[in-house]
Amino acid sequence: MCFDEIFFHLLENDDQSPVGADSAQDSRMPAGAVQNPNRTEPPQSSMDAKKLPIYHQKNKLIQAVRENSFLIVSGETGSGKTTQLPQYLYEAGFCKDGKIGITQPRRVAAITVAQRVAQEMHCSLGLEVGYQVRFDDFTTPSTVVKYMTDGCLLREVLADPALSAYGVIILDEVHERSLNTDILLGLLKKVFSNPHTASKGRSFPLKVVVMSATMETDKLSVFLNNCPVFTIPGRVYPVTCKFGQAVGPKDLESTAYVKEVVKVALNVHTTEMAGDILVFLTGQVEIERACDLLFEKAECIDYRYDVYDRTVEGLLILPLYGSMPTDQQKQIFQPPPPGIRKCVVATNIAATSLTIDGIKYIVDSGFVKQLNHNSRVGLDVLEVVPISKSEARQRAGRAGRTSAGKCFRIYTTEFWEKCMPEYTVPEIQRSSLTAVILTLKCLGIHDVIRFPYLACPEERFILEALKQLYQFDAIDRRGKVTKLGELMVEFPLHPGLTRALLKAASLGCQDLLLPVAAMLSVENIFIRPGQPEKQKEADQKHKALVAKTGSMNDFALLLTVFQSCKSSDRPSAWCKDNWIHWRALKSAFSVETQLREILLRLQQRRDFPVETFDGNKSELFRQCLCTGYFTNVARRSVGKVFCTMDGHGSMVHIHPSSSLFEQETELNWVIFHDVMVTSRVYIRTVCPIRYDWVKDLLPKLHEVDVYELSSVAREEVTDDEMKKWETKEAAKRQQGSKVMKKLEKRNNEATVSDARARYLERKKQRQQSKAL
DNA sequence: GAGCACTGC
Repeated sequence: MCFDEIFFHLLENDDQSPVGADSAQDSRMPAGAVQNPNRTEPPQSSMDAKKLPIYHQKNKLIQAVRENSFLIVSGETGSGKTTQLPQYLYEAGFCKDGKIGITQPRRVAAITVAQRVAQEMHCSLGLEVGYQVRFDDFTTPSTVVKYMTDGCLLREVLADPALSAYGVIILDEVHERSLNTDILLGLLKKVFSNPHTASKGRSFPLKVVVMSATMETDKLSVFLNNCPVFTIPGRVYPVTCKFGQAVGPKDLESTAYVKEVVKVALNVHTTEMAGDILVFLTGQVEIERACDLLFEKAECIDYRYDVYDRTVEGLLILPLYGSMPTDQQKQIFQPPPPGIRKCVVATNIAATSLTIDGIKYIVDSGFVKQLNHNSRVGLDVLEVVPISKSEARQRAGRAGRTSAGKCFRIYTTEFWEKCMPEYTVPEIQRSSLTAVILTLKCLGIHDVIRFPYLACPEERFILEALKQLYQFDAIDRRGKVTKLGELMVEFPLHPGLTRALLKAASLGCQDLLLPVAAMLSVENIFIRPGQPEKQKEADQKHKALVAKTGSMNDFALLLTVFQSCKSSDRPSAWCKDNWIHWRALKSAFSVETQLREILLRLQQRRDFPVETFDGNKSELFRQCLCTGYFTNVARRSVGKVFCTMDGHGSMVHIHPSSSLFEQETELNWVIFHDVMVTSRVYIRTVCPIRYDWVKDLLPKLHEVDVYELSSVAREEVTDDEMKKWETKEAAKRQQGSKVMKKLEKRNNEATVSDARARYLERKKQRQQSKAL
């Protein structure tokens, strides 16, 4: 390895890898993030910095920032843009008037890059160079170069729309198209590319630099009023890609690719030179199955005859996914013993969030699990979909970070052409926009439909968000933010949950809701292992917790878990004993503290609502939940089948993990936190309610016509028009309850006929199997 | 009678 290569090797983790976070950082690491314990980053000398591709462009780059209020910098990973550009601007005196703020989509990146730059600038972290991420603010008044997550900057915009503390804003990794980065981009364009609004609240102009790797920079430039594009050459090793024969367009619906992936990985192992393998699959279950298969097959290899490279004497198979225990994840980074080839079978987590050294071969399944919002049924659905071509290129690129590599795609070129889109659909076009729209409204952006989105979400997504905000009393019928809405926007939670929390706070019972809100905004806390025996044990422990709760209510169960663990002497041991994710619960504790602080701050405001309530505690708790979840009400139709009352009338089942699953009582009305679509449509985290509690709220679900909302959303409405609209609305509200009754009836009929159809189907099947 | 990719405030 020549000097240049060694040097290059050191540089290669400038962008995303969680390198350099020392172990003291551990407690602050996000759930699911892993550090690489084997890589310590030496401080980079100024000589090294001069070797970066970006160095040769230094003066031109500074000049370009000086001359333009908007600038696009395009450069591949390894060009040094993330670490160097802020330093250049600092040296050139750009922080004279304000800070340089650099956003990242991921917290690990924000933290590690800040550490790295502090080293390079020879200052302690938090002085000139600092970072801010949720739960972790490493800045001081003397911080002038500030790395942060995009979400953090969005929060800052809410407090100070003119961003008066900043001289330069750099949006990094724009090509990843994270929801927050897209919104920030639109905001910066709207406010700072218009001379009338750009200077409002500021004494000097703001510089905006947008950094992107592979995105179509032409499109980006047009979006930013034809601003100039500055291109920096990158340095990556070549990766040769081979297509397979296994997955073609007709395999879109099936999931038979696990076997093929295993076959290809084994083939690489036996026919290719030494070097580690990284396999991309979609989820935990698949990964475990693939690992089992691989292990089974690898045991049969005779290393005297079967392997092409005689230095290879074994295969080490390692699974990798986000919810895996952290110590197990750390194994991934250990170099394999001499003569052993490492094969990591991972989810998409290995595509951007962490980097594994020594990967020379990629096996790409061509699929990814993606959360998509379906506005037709108003649900978020987690589904397996083909990756985009750009994503496939990124996966391949993981083999070319330290030397030339090879990528084996199990799908055909036909699949590539016909099934894989050029780019991944941006997050903003496949997310529920309720929280985002509220943020925009609070920033005074009334016309949320004609907001300059880099990629426009479908109009019905926006309308659906407006409708929900109206239902939660966050906006009024004119689309203006209410006092309640202004309170709601402060919380980093789903608006429905915030609504329930604020109701509880106004009744003085926030202690019941705060832990629940926290628990619902972290990953699933109940562990259910794969082995049947352990599964039984876990189920029993969880049932004991239900018994301790004293009522069949999944929300209350969350409260029990939270409180029991918190009051335990040894919380982590308590979790282990009760099959609860300690890591997830720990982050729930942090979230609860943060929510409590926000609430306290707001309660000091004079306009914080105060109400009274007489009734018992369990009812109080559930009624608070109803104010936030009346959009998620379901009524029992037949047996264990419920139907939603949101107008879609979807048939749903209580998920077997719910404490209500085995319940055979008379409960007929429930609210639920979320929906999961697998073999059936399941509702999870369920709570029984009384119809009385939602009776007055339900008509609201049918009162608003989204298309009329759209006209209100578009423009300021005159008083005259508003009056007309309000008269119409009043009539509709009356109709609301009629619609409800009709819906109930229709749902009921649908359910019965549906159930009957399935009964007949089963009967037919039974007869057929008998005949056989 | 069962399975949640990954981020983020």
